[in-house]
Amino acid sequence: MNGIAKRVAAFESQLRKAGLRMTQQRRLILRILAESDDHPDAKGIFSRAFACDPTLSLSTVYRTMKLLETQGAIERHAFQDGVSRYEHADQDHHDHLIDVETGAVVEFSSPEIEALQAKIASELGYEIVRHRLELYGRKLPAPSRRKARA
Amino acid sequence: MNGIAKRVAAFESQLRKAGLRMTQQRRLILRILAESDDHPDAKGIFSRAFACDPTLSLSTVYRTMKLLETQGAIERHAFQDGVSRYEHADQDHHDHLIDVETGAVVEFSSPEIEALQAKIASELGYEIVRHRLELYGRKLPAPSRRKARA
DNA sequence: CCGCTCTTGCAAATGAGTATCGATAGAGTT
DNA sequence: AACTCTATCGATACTCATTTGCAAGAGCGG
Repeated sequence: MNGIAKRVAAFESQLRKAGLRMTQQRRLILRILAESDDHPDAKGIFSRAFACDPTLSLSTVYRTMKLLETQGAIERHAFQDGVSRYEHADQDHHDHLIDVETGAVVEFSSPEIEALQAKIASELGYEIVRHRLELYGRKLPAPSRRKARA
Repeated sequence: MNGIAKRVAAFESQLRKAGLRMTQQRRLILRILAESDDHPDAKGIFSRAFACDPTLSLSTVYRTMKLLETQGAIERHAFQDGVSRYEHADQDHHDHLIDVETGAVVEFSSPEIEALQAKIASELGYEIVRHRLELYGRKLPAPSRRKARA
């Protein structure tokens, strides 16, 4: 009991206010998302949810993701593999480092970079609406730790 | 002699080495790209090239873009409008600021940000292979640089 | 000029995501 | 619990960028 039930409840009241309904499908997808700490795509969410409810359709996942996004409950990212990936939005702003070999996603944040971005934009006569910063990297051999039998 | 013919020639010898052919279509597309200082998508390149050679097909543009990309002659960018946009690669590294209202693309570069990226990556145990930094902004009304407070 | 095979144009195929539509099921009311 | 209203669902058709299969065509070394 965790943030999960809390998030679902918060979203439920948010929906109510908008005259929308909290359906079984939305509850399920929301739970899947809240339980995920990676960045699944629509298919990934679908297959996890399908395991719980085999009547669920992929359309509903897409619809729900769009709804959740416009409600600000999740964030959508389009990394360079082309598909949209999602994560719940109730956390601090951060950017992503994607392991080019495994596809693993590491989150990080850098106030210094943010500040530089704002400075650059204003020098060019713009104010930033949003930004996208993705680092694609390869894991370095651990420098301080000896591998057992390298 | 402009860089254009030079680039085409350089690419031609690069192809030769790979056992590939310098066809009319490739020559044309390459010239279009070299002459462009914006970031056209496949359709845009196609329509510019089609004006010179109405027998050209869109498939060929896509195929050629892929070839040019793997040969390192161009760079492909996927901004948030969904389509792939291209630019020739024989220039300094830079990032992009996209005007959210007009779609205009402004190029900029920031060694400070690059340095911070490298630092962050190495702290996370990674070396950067490539990165993607896009600022989405709105043009500020006042071109003056007076700051009320700061 | 020959011929090998890389390339092309066309059309059909993919694949992510969206729209349509009849059927279903939330949720307030009684 | 029954009733009603309509948001939502599942299935399916569709869009749009990009890719691919294939037969005809064109580089280029000889």
